[in-house]
Amino acid sequence: MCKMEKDIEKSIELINRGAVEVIAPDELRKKLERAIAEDRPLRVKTGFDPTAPDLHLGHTVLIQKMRHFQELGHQVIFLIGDFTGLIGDPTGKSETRPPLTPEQVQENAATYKEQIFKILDPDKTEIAFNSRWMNEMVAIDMIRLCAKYTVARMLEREDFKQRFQSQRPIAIHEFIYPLIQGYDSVALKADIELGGTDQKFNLLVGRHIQKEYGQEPQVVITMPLLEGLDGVNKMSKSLGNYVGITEDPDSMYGKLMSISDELMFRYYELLSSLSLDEIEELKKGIQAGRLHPKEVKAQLATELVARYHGEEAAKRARQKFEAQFSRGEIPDDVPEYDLSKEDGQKIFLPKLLKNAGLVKSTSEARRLIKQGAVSLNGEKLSTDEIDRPDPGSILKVGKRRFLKLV
RNA sequence: GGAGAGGUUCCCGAGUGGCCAAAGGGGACAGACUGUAAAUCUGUUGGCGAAGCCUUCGGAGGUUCGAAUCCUCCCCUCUCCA
Repeated sequence: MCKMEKDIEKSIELINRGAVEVIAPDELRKKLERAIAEDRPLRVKTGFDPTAPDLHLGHTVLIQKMRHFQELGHQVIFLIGDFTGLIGDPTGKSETRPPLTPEQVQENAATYKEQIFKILDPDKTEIAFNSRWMNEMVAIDMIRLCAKYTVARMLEREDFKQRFQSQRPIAIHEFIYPLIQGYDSVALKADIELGGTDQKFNLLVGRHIQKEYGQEPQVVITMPLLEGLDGVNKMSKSLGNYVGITEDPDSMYGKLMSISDELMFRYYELLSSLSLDEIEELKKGIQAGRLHPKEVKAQLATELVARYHGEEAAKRARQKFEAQFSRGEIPDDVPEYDLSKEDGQKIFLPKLLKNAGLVKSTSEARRLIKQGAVSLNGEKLSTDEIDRPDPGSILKVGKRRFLKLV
């Protein structure tokens, strides 16, 4: 086990990297000093939603920061908010989630572990569930907790404020979530809590609640929210603009190559291990025409794929990508389709494409054919009926759907 | 408890008896241009061996030659008053 980093300045530099805000920097310094003096690692808490165990690159911004703390020798706590998950959150449009069963929570936790330990050191990670203390809380304690905060202060939170002003509903339990999150910090005796910028209010409530319970308030560190592949919305599974960390190397690489140049630098800053100076160099290189943006993007994609799948896999993904999209070659793992399923000298193409699963319906196939998106051995097809192709022929739909006829 | 607004295709949103498989926008997909980038332009965007037919406008019935549009009941969402 590695020892705690003794150089405070070095610690602070690493902690600050990429962070949007540290509240309050002097408290952080004090905590670090004391940690070293007493040889007592800081307890760094980060909360996660128990319903979405499919982590994507957006989550890794936060997890990387947790890792930084581990590297500095501190204790990281991965808190799974299973208690709130058991209630479900009926806010807004999202349909009321069915409450999770304890088994599901366990399952999700296992999935989390599998994923986070690609980044975190299991030996230095404590996994906690807030149901442990929340299930025991009785009504009187809950009400006492509620008494520690005021409605006016609650309404300071941006989304509450907006909803209140525009006369949209706010359910009472929504006020309670930040309080529970704050109480989690009390229960865990957190020195530091990490979260996305959207969590700032909740994290600050934690400071207040800790004080109310006679604890020293936690230092709050907010991290930026990573934009999704569209470059506009934050990365999220429901928007489909994400790169999952368990995705296979090829699709991971491909998705990263499809982002815009602008977004590429955002990803560099938030995800890569390059220093800010090195990133600046890349930018300059592109501006001066010394570097091709595509090349720089390939570097990023390679680095990230390697992080989750290893160097070898990253290299292969890159080669495959180059072959398929830059040189227009046919990938080697094309699904096959047995032509003997079709009789006759004439083949009805829409049906074949549908049966092979390349399109959802014959209607879609017809449209694609009309649009010139379907080709056989490189020749565009324009009719629905085609002569029976030779075995070994390659059928291509769009840029990335292939089929080998056998 | 009382009064009102609304539920439309992936999303937002128009449509208030036939011209509606349903305007417009977003997204998505495809083509051109490329670096599978962005931007731009063009097209497509329910299903079906398809100039025709079938299924869609919260749900179930009804009126009508004909219903997303009218009527009845039900379900759901939201607002205001208390």
